[in-house]
Amino acid sequence: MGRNESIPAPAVRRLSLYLRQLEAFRDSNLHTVSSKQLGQALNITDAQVRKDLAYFGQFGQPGIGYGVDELIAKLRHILGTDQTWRVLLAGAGNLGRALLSYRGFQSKGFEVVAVFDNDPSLQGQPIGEDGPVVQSIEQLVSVVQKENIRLALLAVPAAVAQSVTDGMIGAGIKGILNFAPVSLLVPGDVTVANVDLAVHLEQLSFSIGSSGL
Amino acid sequence: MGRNESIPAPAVRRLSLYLRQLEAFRDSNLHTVSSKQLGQALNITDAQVRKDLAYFGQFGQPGIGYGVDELIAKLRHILGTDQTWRVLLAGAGNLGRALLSYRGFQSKGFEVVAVFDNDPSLQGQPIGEDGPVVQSIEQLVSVVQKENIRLALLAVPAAVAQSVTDGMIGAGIKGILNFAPVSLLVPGDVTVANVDLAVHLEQLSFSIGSSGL
DNA sequence: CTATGTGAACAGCTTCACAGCG
DNA sequence: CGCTGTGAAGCTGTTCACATAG
Repeated sequence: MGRNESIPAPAVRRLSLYLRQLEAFRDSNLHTVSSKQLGQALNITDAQVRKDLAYFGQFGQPGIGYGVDELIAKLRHILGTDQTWRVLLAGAGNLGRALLSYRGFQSKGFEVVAVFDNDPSLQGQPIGEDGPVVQSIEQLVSVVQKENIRLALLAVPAAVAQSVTDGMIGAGIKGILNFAPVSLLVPGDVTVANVDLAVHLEQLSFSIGSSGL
Repeated sequence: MGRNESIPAPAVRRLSLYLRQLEAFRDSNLHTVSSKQLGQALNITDAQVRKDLAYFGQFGQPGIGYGVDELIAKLRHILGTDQTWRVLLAGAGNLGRALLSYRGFQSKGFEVVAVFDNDPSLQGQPIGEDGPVVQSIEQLVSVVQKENIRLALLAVPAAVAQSVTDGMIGAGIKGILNFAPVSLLVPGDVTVANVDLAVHLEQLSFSIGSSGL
């Protein structure tokens, strides 16, 4: 348990956005950036940017701004993505396969090293070109422990999401990116991030519905 | 522009969760539910549940609770999903095709009625069994206006996301579910919801990294 | 003169606690 | 009694404004 009791969750969320924008700036050969520039690109006030960064240290130079490369390295370290995370995927349906073929993971420091699915017709075969071989969910516990995996992508049907979750947590998983449309109940030392298309669409429906016609 | 200046965005987000949980309760033949029951299933305090619902009206009966079917209907109406939204999909790559095959949209009141992609080898062909035929992005403006579409799924590469967005907004799109890893800049009357896997994974990495080892 | 870092003021969201209804 | 609806209190996050450094 951490010494970061007091850091707002929204600030951590924005750190990811800063990192991404800084990488874009770097690719445009920009070497120094101010909180104002960074904020403008992301629709965030400059004060917010400075306060967010200040939670983690003093990275800037008054009168100058922030060194792009330096700040990228600091943010990666803070977020823990200066190492590569070994990740498992539970569920090899349409969504699971789309996730596997998503190139973005690799470059951001996440590697899918194991895939599980209860469908016997998928087991034993690799996904895509040379992806991991699909294993049965019974093997999950031993693989997680042997490979020391702590992060999971959950792309199984809603009906089995909680039970698969329970199994993964028993095996030692500490973070779950949940694509199933259910609210998972987990112990306090496990973190869940939800990607819920229906929820997002309903937000959009609400905000359009009550502004326009 | 609306009379809902004062409704917290987090409350609207939770409305979607309440709706989903209520549908699960209904499927278990439960007809009445208290704020406490609803909250427990979602890890939300009972006071929060009551306050959220109270922003929109008085739906409960003291001493009894809330009628499940009734509340479902009310929430659907509030969220605007008691009608079906006609949605377009921009980008027919891996992710776009996975989105199209996702069954969840239909039942929640969203129907993908048009698909656009700049890759000529995809154009003119239907996606999947009898999905919509892929059209070129040049046709987007006329289709949006003819079909009166106001919601879009954006699943194009990051490099073209902003320019495709600008085109969609010019055509009249008011809500965008953005899967590209960039922060879209849009006018005030357009709403964007971001689904960003890297951001979510970095959150998980951060929270695991700073608690466990 | 420019831009950071930060206490202090402010705003927004959540929790508390209770009056009132069934 | 049980449970809702809601002012008031409490807390968390954001914005302001300025002292300070380059």
